[in-house]
Amino acid sequence: MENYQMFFPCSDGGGGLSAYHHADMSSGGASDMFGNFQGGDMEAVSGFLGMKREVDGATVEAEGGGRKKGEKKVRKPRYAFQTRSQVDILDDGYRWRKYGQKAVKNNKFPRSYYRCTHQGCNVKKQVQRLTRDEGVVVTTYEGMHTHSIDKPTDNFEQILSRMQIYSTPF
DNA sequence: CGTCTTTGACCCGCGC
DNA sequence: GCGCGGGTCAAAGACG
Repeated sequence: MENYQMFFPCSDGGGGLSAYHHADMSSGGASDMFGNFQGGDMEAVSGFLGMKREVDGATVEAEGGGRKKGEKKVRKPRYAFQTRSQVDILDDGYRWRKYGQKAVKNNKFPRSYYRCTHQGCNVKKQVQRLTRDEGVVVTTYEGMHTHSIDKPTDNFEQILSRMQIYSTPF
């Protein structure tokens, strides 16, 4: 019910999407990947706080091959953006299935892992809430959708949100 | 009855 | 080699 508006750059090709380039999420590290933006500009809380793009080798594995032994570690592009919302579930129109939830070290809130329930569409997303700002939710998209939105009816909110995306100069 | 959440276990890379 | 931390699987339950 909150005026949560969803933004997702994966229209197709992710054309005009400039963001930070951050690539460090290893274990034992600082693990403060999100705190990174925080220190930068955590004041612009309106919808978009920051984005992160991580591109290292876009390889789309389109089957549930699973991780055997010689599975190459493909680094799919990731898009992370923070949203000011009360609820974690930012329904962007796609159907997600939650497949995991783990607690992060620096945050007291757990991180949720979602996956697009579409055959051949291995888009993943993870939602995390910041400890410092409970109202800030970080949504990290991984991969791009290869299908249309599964939502049967488009609410006005969605349409308006999209319009805002393309009309807001920011 | 089908779909999605929940939850613990498992896996894997990496640092020590 | 072991422990840690993060990511995923899969069985069972919840929910419509």
